[in-house]
Amino acid sequence: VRAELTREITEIARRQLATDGAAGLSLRAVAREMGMVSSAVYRYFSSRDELLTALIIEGYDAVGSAVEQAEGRCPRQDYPGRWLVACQGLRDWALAHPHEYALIYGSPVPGYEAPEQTIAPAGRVAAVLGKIISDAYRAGALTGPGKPGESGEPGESGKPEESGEPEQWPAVPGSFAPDAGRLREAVLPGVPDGLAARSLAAWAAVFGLVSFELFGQFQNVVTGRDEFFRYAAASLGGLAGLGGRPG
Amino acid sequence: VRAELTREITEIARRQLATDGAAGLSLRAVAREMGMVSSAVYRYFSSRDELLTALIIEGYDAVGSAVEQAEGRCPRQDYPGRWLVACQGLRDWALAHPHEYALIYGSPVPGYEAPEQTIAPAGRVAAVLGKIISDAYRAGALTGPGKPGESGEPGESGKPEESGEPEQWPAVPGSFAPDAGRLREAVLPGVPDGLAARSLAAWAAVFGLVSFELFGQFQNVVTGRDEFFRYAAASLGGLAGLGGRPG
DNA sequence: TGTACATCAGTGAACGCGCGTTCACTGATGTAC
DNA sequence: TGTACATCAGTGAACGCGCGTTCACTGATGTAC
Repeated sequence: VRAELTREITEIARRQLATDGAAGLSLRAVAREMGMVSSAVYRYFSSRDELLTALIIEGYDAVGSAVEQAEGRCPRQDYPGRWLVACQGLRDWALAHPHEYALIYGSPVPGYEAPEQTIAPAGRVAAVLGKIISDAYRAGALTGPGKPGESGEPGESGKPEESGEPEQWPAVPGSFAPDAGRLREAVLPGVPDGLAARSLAAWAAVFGLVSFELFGQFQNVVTGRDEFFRYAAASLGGLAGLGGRPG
Repeated sequence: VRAELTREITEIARRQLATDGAAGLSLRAVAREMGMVSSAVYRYFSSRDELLTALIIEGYDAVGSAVEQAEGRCPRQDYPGRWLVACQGLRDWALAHPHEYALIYGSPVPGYEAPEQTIAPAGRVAAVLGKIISDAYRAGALTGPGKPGESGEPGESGKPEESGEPEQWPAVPGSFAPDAGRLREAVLPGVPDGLAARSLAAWAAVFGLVSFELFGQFQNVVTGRDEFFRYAAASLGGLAGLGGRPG
């Protein structure tokens, strides 16, 4: 019973998010819609921030599972395809839940400090994209520089792993080495530093595409949004060596 | 006198943006800090939204001129260098003015509808980045496919201009043709459709990098932020054929 | 089976706060004759 | 030079609204003996 009511509160809060944005989320409004008196909500959430935190965690989980499901529908060996459908899963979810997307990937809510609880679910999308790249890398399926075995042990140092090839990418900065190490442990097992850096860039870049579209920067600029996103996401996959053609 | 007071009001409002965010911007608070009574502000701005609009326009102008100035300090023929310093100019401005950045490139302010006045200044950054690419293209300085003259008249149709080369990029969707036409008229004179699409993607991607950093998604992920951004921005430039090495 | 008690979800009133916007007004400045 | 008038920046009070949070409380439910 208690769990059910808690669920109902967050459900209503999520709906209000869609009309007023995160800054306008109000415990009193939620209580009103629940048919409760405002103080009763404090039985379930001890403050407005706690409710916000719950919404953020739910948001990360929702987008994470949407991306996981989309990506799961693609043959395991079609790495560019997996990248593309994962990106499309992200975009589709964002278009369907713009305010939840804004809550977790948009400007921070002023005065709200995200607690540590939100860190773990935030990693689910990154985990999916990372696994695609490291799977492809270990299968030797990446195009361009950075194939495994070509140049020493991957990822043990910051030295550029592209050394045998014509330099397609700039040299990865040495200061990225510890970050690359952490990424390898978390989401990009086995990939070398440069590829890790470009994967991270591609990851952020895909969110840039989605944010631009969602936040209105493509108004009067891009008309065929689905097709453009497909093209752009596939091109960004090329950054991480996933240079296949879409479709 | 009137102009001076108007300037002072927006100045104070801009400062308040930095502490409370766009949603918390309040005419009364501005008036308080001006030492005026709240209704007096209505002599200068007929509503809160009008003040917001002024701030948005100022923000676009500020970031636009910051990027223009940064880019102007680079030799005209060093196209990858111009791209990189333009991106760095954007990032530096964003780090120095995070709330103004969030106001114009972050989640939309709920209940606020951007009027047409804001469209023109919004294009300044895009104009700088676009000019770099089209300059480089016309000088034949782009790496990879898409050099001028290699395959027919650039940009007259949606057919893939890469046809003679090994296919590095996916085929640009035909639905992008009208968008590419508009981009050529505005910021990318002369470039073919595919390059226009990748340039647009790179543009959005760079903002993705900046937004991720600013909105906290790189916390506990990237430590050497300056160096990583340099690497990532340079790599993204590669999307548009600006494949030079940074530095 | 029946009574005493504890638990706890939800109530209702209140605190103190802030907001955007309107409106009749004061009073200084500048202009016209 | 002096008076009458218009302009308009800024005042002060008010309207009606919403917010987060606290607190003493009611009253139903379930448990222990």
